[in-house]
Amino acid sequence: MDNPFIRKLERYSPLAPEQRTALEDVARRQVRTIPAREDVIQEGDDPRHVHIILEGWACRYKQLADGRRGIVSLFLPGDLCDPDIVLLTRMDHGIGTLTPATVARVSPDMFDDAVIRPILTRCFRREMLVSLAIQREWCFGLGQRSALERLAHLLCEVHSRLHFVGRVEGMTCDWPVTQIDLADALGLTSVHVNRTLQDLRSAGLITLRGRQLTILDHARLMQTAVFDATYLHGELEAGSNHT
Amino acid sequence: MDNPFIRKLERYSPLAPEQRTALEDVARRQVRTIPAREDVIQEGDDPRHVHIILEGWACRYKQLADGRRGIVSLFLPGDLCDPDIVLLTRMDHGIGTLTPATVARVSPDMFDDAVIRPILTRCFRREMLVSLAIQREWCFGLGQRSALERLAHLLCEVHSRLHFVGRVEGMTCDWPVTQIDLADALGLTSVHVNRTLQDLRSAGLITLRGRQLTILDHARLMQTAVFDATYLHGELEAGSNHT
DNA sequence: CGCTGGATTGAATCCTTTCAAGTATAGTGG
DNA sequence: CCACTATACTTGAAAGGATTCAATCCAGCG
Repeated sequence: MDNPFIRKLERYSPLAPEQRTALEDVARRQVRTIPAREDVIQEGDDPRHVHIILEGWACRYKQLADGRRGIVSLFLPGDLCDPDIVLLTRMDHGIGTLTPATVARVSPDMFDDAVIRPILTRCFRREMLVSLAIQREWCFGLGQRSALERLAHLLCEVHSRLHFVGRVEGMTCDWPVTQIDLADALGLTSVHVNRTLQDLRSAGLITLRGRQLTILDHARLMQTAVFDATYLHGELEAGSNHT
Repeated sequence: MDNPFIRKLERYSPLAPEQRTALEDVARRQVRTIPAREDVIQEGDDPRHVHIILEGWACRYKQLADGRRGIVSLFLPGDLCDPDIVLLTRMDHGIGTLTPATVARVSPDMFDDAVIRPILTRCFRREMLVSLAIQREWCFGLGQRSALERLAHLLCEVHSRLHFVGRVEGMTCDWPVTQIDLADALGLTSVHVNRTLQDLRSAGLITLRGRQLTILDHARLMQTAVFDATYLHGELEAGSNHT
């Protein structure tokens, strides 16, 4: 079975079979299948587990009493939900699925056990740094980018991240997110997301139908997004065994 | 000398004299004084050090080729600039001072040495979690909050954070940030920041003159900001020796 | 086949920006 | 001590991007 989580970590550093097995063990425990639009962890919970998304999309969100919701991060297959969050006594945000998802729930002890191997420690820290960088980039974009740039930027980002875990065919990938969710992630209304999406389509940059996204003109899409992939730190390490 | 960095860590867990000394040693090395509006680390640099802000304010920012700048985090006295950043080979953002600042530059090895003590490890991880939570809150606010809420929210946040390190007198604290910087942090123009600031003033919520902020009506300011301090995880731990 | 949630479209409104100019404040040098 | 400069702050008017409100369309589903 192709495990996007391991695949992603291997990008950072080649893993010995022993290490890969350890990770597979971790990711095989307590695998749950969760329907779409359901919470993995709720705001206010006392977090007790580390979660790994094996399949499907999820998000981290915050909500105000008046109903406003903001999606502050997106979790794609292979993503890790806050290894360190268990130190807090009260979740300041929720984690919910956007699509049906299969999620591994790992106890902190077991997770720490796996991570203690020096090479894995390094992989995990890098993985965490990348997710931090993504968070900063979102912050920047929400403050400085126009709606069009923001949308195009997210498309570029997700495409890249899916590429890292082998979930891209040619220039096509899944896009299961509704325009409403997209709006909450981009700080826009769904109406405006819709219109902006159409701008991208009519400019011949993308195709988006039936939950599938195709990037027709990657160069121009990156250009309109002012997308610079540096922050994803996707360049493979020297000495990696990948091509 | 009052060290805001140690003071903050002590909030998480009482420290033995031995540990405090270790921290003081770390924070005494390579202390530099940096003028206002100067880079501590530049975008594109290969990061070689961990920085601790001992005095003054700084920020993490990103910039686009066309000149747009976004401030994605604020560093106050006692704040740590990315303990883990040294793992990356290329900064995807810059760190610059907003005021004259004194900064301790710590080598990763020395830092790891200090952190290895179990209690300190815990403090540092909590500290990191809090800074993550702040980043998420910024993300949320930029997407969902109005200009007025955003501004009020930042005032509340900074006031709280300064309070944690003993830099608040009554309801008054330093506010050395120009409206231009504020605009870059809030995703607004300085013109609009100015007007929004005046709204807060004329509503009798704050006073802001001569680089000093006074909160006149904390309850109402938090209310207009829809501020919920949970995310700062400021509640002291059970068993703490503080009052 | 009617229902439901998502996608789409139109028109009016509004918050924020843009452009432009004027005022204040602080530091410098003569 | 006062021009002189630079930077920050303030104010006004107009333009614009995004929202709001409202309807319609569409596809999947029981």
